[in-house]
Order: sequence, then structure tokens, then C-alpha cells
Amino acid sequence: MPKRYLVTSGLPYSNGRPHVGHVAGALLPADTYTRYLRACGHDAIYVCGSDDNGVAIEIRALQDGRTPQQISTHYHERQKEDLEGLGICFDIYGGTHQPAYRERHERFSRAFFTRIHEKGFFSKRKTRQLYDPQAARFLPDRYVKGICHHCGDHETNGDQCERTGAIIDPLLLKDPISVITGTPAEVRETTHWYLRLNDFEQPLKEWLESKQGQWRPSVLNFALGQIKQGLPERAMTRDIEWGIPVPLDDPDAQGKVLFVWFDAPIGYVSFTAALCAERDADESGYERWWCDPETQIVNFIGEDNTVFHTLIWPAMCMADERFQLASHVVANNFVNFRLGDDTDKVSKSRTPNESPVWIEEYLKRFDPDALRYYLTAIAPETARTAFDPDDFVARINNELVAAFGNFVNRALTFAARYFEGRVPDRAGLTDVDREQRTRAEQAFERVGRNIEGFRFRAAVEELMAFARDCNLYFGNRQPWATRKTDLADCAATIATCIDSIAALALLCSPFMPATTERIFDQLNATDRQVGWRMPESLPSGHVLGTPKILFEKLEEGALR
RNA sequence: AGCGGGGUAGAGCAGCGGUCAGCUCGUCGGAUUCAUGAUCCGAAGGACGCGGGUUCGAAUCCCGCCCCCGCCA
Repeated sequence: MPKRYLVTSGLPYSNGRPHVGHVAGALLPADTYTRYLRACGHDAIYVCGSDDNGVAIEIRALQDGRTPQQISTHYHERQKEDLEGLGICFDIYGGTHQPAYRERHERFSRAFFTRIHEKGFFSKRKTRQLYDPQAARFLPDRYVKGICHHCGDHETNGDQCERTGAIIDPLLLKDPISVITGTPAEVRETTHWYLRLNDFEQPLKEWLESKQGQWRPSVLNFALGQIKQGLPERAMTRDIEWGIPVPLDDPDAQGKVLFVWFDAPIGYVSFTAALCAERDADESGYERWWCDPETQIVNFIGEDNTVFHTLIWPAMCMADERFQLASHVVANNFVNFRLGDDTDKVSKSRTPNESPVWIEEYLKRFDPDALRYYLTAIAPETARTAFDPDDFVARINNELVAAFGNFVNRALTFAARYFEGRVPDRAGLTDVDREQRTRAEQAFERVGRNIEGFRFRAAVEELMAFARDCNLYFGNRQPWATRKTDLADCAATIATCIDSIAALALLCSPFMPATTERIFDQLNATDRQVGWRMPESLPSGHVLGTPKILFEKLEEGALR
């Protein structure tokens, strides 16, 4: 029976171009999942957008001599374009500080903060922080340098001793210097509002324990481990200018904004409201998604967001008592980039500008579906994985080209050449052909079961296993021989292959949507069936399209 | 230091109490020719990080240890 699903991806931070890590971790699996849900007939929306607030964008703007708005809008547009180029099917791609979404997002965030405040879940506290008098701003830990207070003899940044890895208390640094202006920093007093996470330890624990056996153990272990250690209060306000002003009528709140991580997840809600406003001219429709327990909320995130999605955001929702908690939080690890013998993080400074790990660069030269396939095949579901340019070429050539594409091509060119480009007659169907059809039906079940269990890697393996079965079937039936000895048998074989190709088209639709279209074009299937089951056979005599190469073979080293 | 993740054939990975020692690639040998030199079959190759323990039985559970990778934007 159809259900309602709200799928989200962790919001990309709008201070850089999207790369394969962003896509593989949170965006592509969410897209695949949403496409699958729709194929099954469920009512599903996929909500995402850029995370535009926060100190990193403000500092970046300061360094580049631009405004935070310019920086975030530039990257917001960049992200939107690149991700759409990859076929990521957002229902909406909002932005927490983009003109079209800002007013609503701020309104929702303020209201959220105010409600929690009124219920008394914030502690207002004075604290001391390093301040840069020249820049007239407080300094986040990583924007301070100084002499390590553990070792006392070397310079380090303000969060971690570069030599021993020990946590640094920036207030204890000797001779602290602001990284922004290079001038000495001083200690000043400031006031912040802290969310008392410890008030929610018990309900969070119960909620997480109810997910045992459903969520990935690594996610649950991590979150439950944090609770065991005791959840600290977390400041939900910051002393910066770029962000959402703290909505309190309190002199101490002057000039402060909400912590970026407070308002970012509210983006899921405000973007849903924006979508409802766009579609039905009624933003209150968001309640249907957020407040109605019939809706399943599924969050796809990168590993770095686990704390926020399993503890802080749920605690916020518990405090607020209006929105449902996620029914599933799917956290993926990071994808690193292998360059020669080194495996490293993708980073603006170290990864070459024209490297295909940047989605923008990749799309200039290669097929979006090939990247979607590869990133699903190496999905970092249980551990970090590496995007290896040589491995990419090998897998595309061996799997997409040699197994999947080749089967489609050999069968369709056979039909074009020996059956006048029509679907042959099925009168000669044998048990072997019927078994092939059964394999196709089983493939829907197997691939579907894995997607539902969030095992996308295994799902794509099942897809390829079926493509291999198709080649095996073709070889065993030897239509090139029966063409001369038993035409009816040959016709039944090719007709069965065409049914399998239609099945492949639907089976690959969550992973490679453009390929689905290409296959339907070649089948000349004007009445395109969608769904997650073995499609109806094209009738015998149906005129097929022109066979074309489905996936281009890549040169060795093409991505290096 | 603490927390989390990982250590399984040459490479990349799956398996997490019993036909488990497996998959893909690579290598070697064969078959085939409809197909993008594509496909299919077969072979070689591993004390499942180390040491204890629990069990009729452990990659799979428990304890200890050793490596690798991450960790308040």
C-alpha cells in the first residue's frame, strides 16, 4: 500500500563546489531512494538546499573581500546546477540565506527558537572567549593561533595541539593571535543561550534504542555512546553577524545570531513549506509532512552530521513538540580521493581544480550515469572508501560497458539485423525462456529489498548480477546458430531478451535515470511504463528504435 | 588520553554463530562469434590483524593487545 515519505539530504554548506564525497554520502543515495519509492507508487518528496549561514562563510567573505551573501549565493547556484546535472531529483533545493527562501526560513527558525525558549530549555550563561579588537569580533577556536599550553614550546591552532592531538583550551593559549588580522587576541566576556541536551538523555536513549536492528549499528553505537558519556549543554547562539538574529527582547541578545547548526535542520522544514507554497500556494501544507505520523521521514547524511541528526536536532524537536522524529537516519562515511599512491580528502587547496572529483569538472567530460553507478558501487556504507580514477575506468568498462551495455546492444542489434527491427514472435517460447523471465522478476525483488534496507551497494550488485545472467542466457540460447536452424526458437530468444532489456531499464531507474530513458528510446517504447515490477511485454511486431551504444568505453587513465 | 570506524586471496570489498571461506577486478588456460576485442566456462591464489577464552561448532560472540583512519567550522 502506498505510503508517504519525506526524504532529506544533509544540507551542503555553500562555501565550495560539490564533489564526489558530497554526492556519494548524502545526495545520491537519497535521490536513488526517492526514485525507488516513487517507482513503487509511494508519495515521496525529496527536500534539500544549501546551508548558507555560519562563521565559515563569514570568515571566507572577510578573506576574499566579498560579502557572505555573494559567497553563499555563488556556491548555492553552483551546487544546484551541478547536482541537477547529475540527475539529482530534488523537489526543492532551497537555501537558508538565499533571497527566495530567507524570509520564510528565518521566520520558522525564530519561531522554533522562541518556542524552546518559552518552554525553558535554554540556559543563558556568561562565558569568556577570545576576541579580535581590530576586526571587532569574537574568534572561533580555529581562527586563533598561539603557543600550546600543554607543551609550551610551539605554535598551534586553537582547537587541537598539532603535535600531540590534545584538545586545546583557547583561553589557555600563550600569546594568542587572531588568524584573521594577525594581531593579538584578548579575552572578553559574552553571553550565550545553551540548549540543555541533558534534559533529553532519557527520551533520546529510548528513541534510539527503538531503532535497534533497523538503523546501521555504527550510527546507533555512536549516538548511544555519546549519551552514555553524558550530553553537554550546547550553545545555540554565536557572536557573528552573518546568520539569523537571536529573536529575544534581551539586551544580551543584541548582535548575536543563531548557531548555524540550530537553523540548518529547520531548513528541512522551511524548504518543505516553500515547496508547499510553490505547489499549492499554501505553505501550511508542510504540516502534512512534518506533523502527521503517517509520514516517514528519512534523513541521509554524511558521517560528520551524525551528532546533529541523532541527538541535537531530535532533542530540539522533542523540546518543541511539534515535529516528528526521523524514522530513519542513514549516515554514510566519507569518500576520499586516490591520487597515485595517496588517498586523501577532497579539498579545495590540495585537489586540482580540474580534477573530475569536482562534479562540475566531471560533467564537462563524462556521462552522469557512469558516476552515479560508480559512486553507488563504492558507497561508503560501512567504512570510508576511495574514489580511484583508474578503478572508475575499470568498473565502467567491465561492468556498465561489457556486461550491461553489451547485453542491450547485442540483443537489439540482433533484432535490428535479423528481425527487421521489430519485436519477434513469442510462439516458440521454451521453459528456458520462461526461467529467464523469472530471473527478471526476482531481480526486482532482490534489488528492491536491498534498497529498502539502505544497502545500495548490494542493490547495484544485484542489478549487475541480473545483467550477467542476461548475457549467460543469450550465450546459452545461441540465437546466432538457431537463426539458421530453428527460426521460431531464435525469435523466442530475442523476444525474451527484449523483455529483459525492458526489465533492466526499470531496474536501473533509481540508479541511472538517464539510462532508463535511453533504453526506452531504443525500444521505441512510447507508452513508458513506470513501476517496480516486471513490465508488460512489448507486443510482437512492435517496431523498435535504432540500437545505440548505451555506455561509451573509457580510455585507460581517462579520469587521471 | 577518550570516543567512533576499519584490519578477510595481488587490488577493492561482502559475510558477523553452523554447505563460509565468498563476490568483482586482475592473472593463467579454454570455448564462442550475435555484440563496444564484447560474452561464456575452468584454474591458480587466503592460518579471515595478533594472543587468549566461550561453544558440539567462530571471520562471525567475549577479554586483552597491535596497526590504520577520523573526531566540537
